[in-house]
Amino acid sequence: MQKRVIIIAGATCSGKTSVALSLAKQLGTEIISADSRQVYRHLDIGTAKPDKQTLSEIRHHLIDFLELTEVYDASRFENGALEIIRDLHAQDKIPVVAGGTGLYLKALMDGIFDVPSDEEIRGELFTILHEHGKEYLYAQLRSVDPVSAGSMLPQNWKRVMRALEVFKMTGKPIHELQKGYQRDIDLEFLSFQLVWPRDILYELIDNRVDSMMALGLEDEVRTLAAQGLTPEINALNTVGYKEMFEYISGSISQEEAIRLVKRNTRHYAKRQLTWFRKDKRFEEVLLNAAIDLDSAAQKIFEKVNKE
RNA sequence: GGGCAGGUAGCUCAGUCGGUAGAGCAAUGGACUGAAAAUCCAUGUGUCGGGGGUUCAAUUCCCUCCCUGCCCA
Repeated sequence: MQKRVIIIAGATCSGKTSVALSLAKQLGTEIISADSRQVYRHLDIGTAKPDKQTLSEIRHHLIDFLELTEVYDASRFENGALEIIRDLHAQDKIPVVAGGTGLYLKALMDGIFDVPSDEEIRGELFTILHEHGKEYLYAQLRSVDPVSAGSMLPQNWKRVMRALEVFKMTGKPIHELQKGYQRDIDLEFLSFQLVWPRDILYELIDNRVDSMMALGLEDEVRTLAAQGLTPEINALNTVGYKEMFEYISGSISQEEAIRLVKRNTRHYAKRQLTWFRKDKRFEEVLLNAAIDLDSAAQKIFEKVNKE
């Protein structure tokens, strides 16, 4: 029999943390976070990491365990999560995965072909990008892997770069590896996404940004800046941080920074919605002002029990 | 009360020497298998403040009214 894993997805601010918490309490289990930024230590307020109280009530995994300079990716997430899932299943617990990083959840559900990124090759590609530009990089990909190149645009240099990297390492086009990859796994995923009316979600976002400021986001970022860290490192190329860095360096006002954090968070939420909407495996749990998160959690609990 | 400057997309504004209009931002839709809170793509019909006049034709010119801002009383 397949072992079950519950996934709670949704846009930022949709209440995943709280739903996952009450679900985990009812099920007597633990939570695995699927969030590419909450993995880092020192990013607390700006990533809306669950507070100490919450973390002490229910054990959370894959959260708050990396230094900012460490590199993390979808594959590491997949392997880390699978390990914890095995562990929890061994204790007869149904793992609850909660998070908004679509790619990580996809890696967990479908697996991801095993071609790690290579620092040296990536460095070379960066040099090409800086010296010759995106078009040149794209032309290189087109000459070795026209099919993959056809599915991307020169402007999207990150995707072009990865496709080239994969080709250089394996001699195979990335689209073939994708198509050919299949992972045998004995898990059944029960996936849900929390969906709010758009205007309410945006209000929740505005309110959360205001409360982040009240909680001391500025100090959190100042502490990082004082250590010489900048949004150059990926962990800090993050909504809520990059804008505050600009404010701290004096290039924009605090008011403007707050405005931009709110706007960029909305943009981010929108991208998440696009991602999860497309993946029909995520059952929609509709929310509105009249439905509290506990009853949403209850609904999910009942569905899980029925199956 | 008088003078001046304005009233054009959700916002800030441009423009039409008369042929029903376009930028930025916002917003919306989308792509995305090892950086993904990243990276990238697409989408602009709106009584051109109301009414009247001139004209084949008015958002554009004229009159009038309303509204906003500034200045003078």
